[in-house]
Amino acid sequence: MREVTSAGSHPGELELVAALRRRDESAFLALVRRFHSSMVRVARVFVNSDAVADEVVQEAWLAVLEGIGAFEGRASLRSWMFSIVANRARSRALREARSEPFSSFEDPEGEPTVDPARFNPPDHPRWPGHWCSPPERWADEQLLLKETVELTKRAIDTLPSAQRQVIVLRDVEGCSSEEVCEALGVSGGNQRVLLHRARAKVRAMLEPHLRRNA
DNA sequence: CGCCACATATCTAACGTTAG
DNA sequence: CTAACGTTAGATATGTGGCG
Repeated sequence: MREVTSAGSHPGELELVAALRRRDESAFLALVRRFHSSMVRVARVFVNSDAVADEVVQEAWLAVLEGIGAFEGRASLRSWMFSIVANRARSRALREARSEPFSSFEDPEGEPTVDPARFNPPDHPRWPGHWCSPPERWADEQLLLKETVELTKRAIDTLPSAQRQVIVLRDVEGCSSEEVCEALGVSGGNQRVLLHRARAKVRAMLEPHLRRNA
């Protein structure tokens, strides 16, 4: 952990924290609306079902309300909230692993909560894997994109968990490296290595598909 | 069971590139 | 130039399967 010079730099963050501290319901609801789905995806990195991820995030929101008084602003509010989610999801995952060791290694329906075509491709210049506006393209190109993204998702699922966590947080959630280090408790260097390995493996797994459709 | 060889994962320490 | 980032190489740790 290091000094965060830009703590509270997001415009209005101090006001937001103050509002949360005086239990301003509308401020809290706005916060939930803005971050809930993102936090579920972060939680989903650790636990193996959407339902559990949802529970974890519900708990995390309560923890945010309880802990907001103790929030020191060392990191951004977003980072702080994400680390709460990550910590809770991690301990929940450990608990789940103890009680049902082999449970949902694969999820039967496998239907993503969000259409994967809504993400940018991994080589997007600014926000690889992040949200994109629905592209208006020809149908076959759209289909190819959809297949590619689906393949990417499956490739990510096969990665070792540390690599999977890093690549999801960085490339899907668009978290900064600092946020990822904090959430996962890894060093910056290691985080970069994990990210690089994860990307390399995904690339390798995708290569035949991309070559076929080149 | 212990021991060994092998594969894979993880980590640190470099180096190269690039934006500010 | 410097700081941040991606990449690579090499060392170490951990997991796995065969063998006596």
